[in-house]
Amino acid sequence: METDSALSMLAALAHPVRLATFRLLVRHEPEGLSTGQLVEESGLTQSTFSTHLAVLAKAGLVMSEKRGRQQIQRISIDAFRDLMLFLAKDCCQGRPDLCEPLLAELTCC
Amino acid sequence: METDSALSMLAALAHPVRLATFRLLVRHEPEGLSTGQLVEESGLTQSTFSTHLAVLAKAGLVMSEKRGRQQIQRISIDAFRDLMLFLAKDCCQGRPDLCEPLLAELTCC
DNA sequence: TCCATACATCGGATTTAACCGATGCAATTG
DNA sequence: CAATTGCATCGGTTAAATCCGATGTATGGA
Repeated sequence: METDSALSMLAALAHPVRLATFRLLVRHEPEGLSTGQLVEESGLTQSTFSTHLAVLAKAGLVMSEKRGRQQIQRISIDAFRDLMLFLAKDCCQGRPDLCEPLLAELTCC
Repeated sequence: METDSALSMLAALAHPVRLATFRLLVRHEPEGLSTGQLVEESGLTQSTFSTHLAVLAKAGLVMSEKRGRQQIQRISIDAFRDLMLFLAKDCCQGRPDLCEPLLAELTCC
């Protein structure tokens, strides 16, 4: 994974509404949620939320599919996994010894 | 870990210079690097870089210690691990099945 | 065909981030 | 004690993000 891609994912998640949206979508795999349902949860205007969703989509963290006149949103677990791997490699390749305690806690969760 | 803390870490890493700085510091554990050395690597002004460093420090990702008149910067591996756990829990607690392939790739790296 | 629904996009106002030069301050050096 | 070094902070400019109301564009239903 390229650095630019990781940067846009990090920026996408670095906003309270977008992070909450992402976490909500994780809990709604694999059915997804419509944009309208997400707007309600967000408490923001429809237009404002739509731009937030576009940020997540552009970063590749969320993908959408049209169903009727609704737009169903789902997370891209592959993109998220790539981001996690990118971050983990900062430890593993830089300092393998630093990575072990991290993995130890991850595997038990 | 609280959401606010994760958000500030994500925002701190969502900048090319700060992400590069973080990754560089990982590779220089546990000795660390002085602010001056990091400024050189960054290619930015000393004052501009200093504010970037402050963002990383405020997020808890970097800690510093005074040595003579230099300020030695080191990553906080604990903070980084907490961030990784926070992100992983989005998958694990939301969808344990989504977490397994992620962990599988992480452990082999 | 006409209207309502679901969502995206445009235009514009406000806030925040990024960047720099200049200055301030503490610690080492001469 | 004076000069220098290493870094933080201030003031100000420019660019980008955030937010909203209004408008555009499909799709489904009456």
